[in-house]
Amino acid sequence: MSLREKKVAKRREDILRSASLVIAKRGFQHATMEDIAGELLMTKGSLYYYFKNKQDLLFHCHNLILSKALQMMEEIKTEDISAKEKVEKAIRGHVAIAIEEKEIFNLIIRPEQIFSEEHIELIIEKRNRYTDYFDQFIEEGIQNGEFTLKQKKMARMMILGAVNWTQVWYSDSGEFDKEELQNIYADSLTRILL
Amino acid sequence: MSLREKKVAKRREDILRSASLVIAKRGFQHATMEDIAGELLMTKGSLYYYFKNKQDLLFHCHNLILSKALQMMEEIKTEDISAKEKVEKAIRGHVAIAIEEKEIFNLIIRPEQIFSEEHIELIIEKRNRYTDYFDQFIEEGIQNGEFTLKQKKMARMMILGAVNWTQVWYSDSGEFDKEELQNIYADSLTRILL
Amino acid sequence: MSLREKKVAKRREDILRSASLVIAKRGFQHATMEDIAGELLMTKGSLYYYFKNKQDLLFHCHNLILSKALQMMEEIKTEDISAKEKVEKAIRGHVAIAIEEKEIFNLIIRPEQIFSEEHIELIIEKRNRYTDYFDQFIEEGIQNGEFTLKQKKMARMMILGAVNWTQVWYSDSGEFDKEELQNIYADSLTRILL
Amino acid sequence: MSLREKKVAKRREDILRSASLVIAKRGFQHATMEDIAGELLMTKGSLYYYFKNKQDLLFHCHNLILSKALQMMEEIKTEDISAKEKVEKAIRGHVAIAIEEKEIFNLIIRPEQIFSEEHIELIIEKRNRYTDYFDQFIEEGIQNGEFTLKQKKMARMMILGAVNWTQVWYSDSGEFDKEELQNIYADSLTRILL
DNA sequence: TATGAATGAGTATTCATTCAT
DNA sequence: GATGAATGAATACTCATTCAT
Repeated sequence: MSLREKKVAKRREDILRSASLVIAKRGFQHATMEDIAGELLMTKGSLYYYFKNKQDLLFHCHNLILSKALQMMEEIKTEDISAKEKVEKAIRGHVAIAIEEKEIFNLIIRPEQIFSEEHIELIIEKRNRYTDYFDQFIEEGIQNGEFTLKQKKMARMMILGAVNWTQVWYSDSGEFDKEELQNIYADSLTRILL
Repeated sequence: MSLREKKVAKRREDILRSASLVIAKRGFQHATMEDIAGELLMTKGSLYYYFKNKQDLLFHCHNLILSKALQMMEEIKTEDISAKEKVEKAIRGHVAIAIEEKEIFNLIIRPEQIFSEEHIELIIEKRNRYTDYFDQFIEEGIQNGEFTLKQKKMARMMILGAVNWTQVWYSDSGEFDKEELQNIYADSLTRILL
Repeated sequence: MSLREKKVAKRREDILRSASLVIAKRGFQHATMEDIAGELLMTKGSLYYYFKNKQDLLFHCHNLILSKALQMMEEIKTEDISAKEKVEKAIRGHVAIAIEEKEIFNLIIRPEQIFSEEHIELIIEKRNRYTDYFDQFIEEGIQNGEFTLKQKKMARMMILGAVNWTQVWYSDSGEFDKEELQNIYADSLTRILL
Repeated sequence: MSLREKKVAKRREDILRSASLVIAKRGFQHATMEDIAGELLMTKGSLYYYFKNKQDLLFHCHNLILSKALQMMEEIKTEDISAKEKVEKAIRGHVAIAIEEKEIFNLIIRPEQIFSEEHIELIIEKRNRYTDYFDQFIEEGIQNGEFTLKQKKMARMMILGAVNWTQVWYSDSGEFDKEELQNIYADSLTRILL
């Protein structure tokens, strides 16, 4: 990557970060390109140098976080720990992302309403890869007798649903901090699997 | 209520039902008043005879379902059954509403981004009353030794989060029907409380 | 006129009075048919039984006052008093109408912006008849040596302009009452003619 | 002011001028943003780049002329001439504005029906400053014996009313030109003060 | 006569997007 | 690379008017 390309890549990331912030505050539909540009002391027009359009901008916000989440799962997978520990780690990681990237995370809920087909496919594909990891960990636990549940897919959905919900109500200033949350969730939700 | 008033009330409900459908498909911001009217073979203008504006229309969609949910909880509360059974019943009821009223239910997630202050207060109040019932059932179970968990509030949030998530992925044509879902959820999620 | 016709005529007058009030408060464009009906505890639709449309309603408000004004001038004309006294009487009368019928009077200022051609002709014609009386009184005064001014038409315009302006600022609760105003105007404005 | 700022200021003035024309022809309520833009071969949307909304646009039309009028009065005040001459000059100036800026002037009549509170205050304040100058000139004439009238405030109102009325009937093609009007008004209306 | 309900034409406003400079 | 300016499609909302009952 040339120096120029690096600079552009850096600028794109700045924009994504700014966009995430604004979108989080106002919601995707309400966040105007002007708002997003304003946060960075840029002007509307300039955004179009870095991103094709608003949807494209959003897609890259989205993609950023999905990649991060996937990477986490890949790492967990290779670790030499029990299935239960893997699930717990995955839950902890998911909680962390849900809280730390609250803004963008929230977009992931209903991508269908926002993205065009060309984008949606890629998102769905990555999303599926992500949940597949979860399913693998659970399957592994069932195989070696750690877990006894019947409804694997449902269990995974309950677990992810419970965690996803966090970003609806979580606030930094609230009564729980991230670590507490991670502990409680990891502990409570794995019970569903036993 | 006079005959006329009944007729109006009926018409308003029809509109709410139609609006729910369209909003569910397109999302609140994308659903135009014309779309909603079109579904009922009405014209835009007529909607304004029944509702002050788009937000007011949405608010009443919202309110309809909240009232229904609250009523359910009130009934459960008075029944002479164990705390665990109450929680299970509440979960089943919540699942039913999440599925049957999928469209509107989904709006409840982030009312703050949509409603004006005058509306938001009422919604929050009702919402709190609803979750309070849940907390009461859990508390009851702790008092009489049925449950042993420490984090009451968190547990309730995990349970509701898991169920709320259903409407994100559930479809009538999918592999699970409502009864199965209710059974699995009631069974799995109460484990968190034990 | 049959009893029925009398009743209708009465109702029409009621409506005109109510309309005047509302129009005065909100301005013609802002006053809705609903506002006007509301003032009379009627409904929108009923107004259309008495008047063809909003403009027609306005036209009759307008006409009412013009007729009243014309009648006044006709009476003054036949009186056996000096030209100066006639002008003074006309000014007093004009002041009275401007104040008492403040609401509708104000519409007379720019009828062209509001009325359709069929109405405008009749209004202009009546209006001209009204100002002609004024001109006649002034002419009479010039003929018999009471007045000495050159610009007859301009003088009349200044006088009427000054009086017409009253309704822009006059309020019942203000520092002047009607009689004072009539005295001051009659006294001051005739000086223009001497 | 930078070149860019000058350009913008110029464009804003162009728009105000165009808006005045259209508003004069159609009246404020009937003049659509599209009409106004059309006159300048712009599109609706572009107007919003320069002015916040329709009312804001109107306010600036209004303000432009008020500032002009005030400036005139300030200059007259400092001149070393008799009070009568000052009043005459003020009348001539007011006539000139009423005729030359006929379109906008006409809006000043009833600002209350059009402007929001934030704007109305500023307008009323400027308007009062304007009439205060008039009152000062009259007071000055009374102090030094040039004038003998009792009702100062009323006199000022009659004078301004008479002149304001001009724009209701005046047209460039009519029988009087501006100079004649100024002469006749200045001459006739000061008689009220003597 | 009166009215409840429906209609639809009209309008201000927003905002993503474009493009010349 | 950046931006100021312009655009136009989209959309919520208003209100005079109609008409069946």
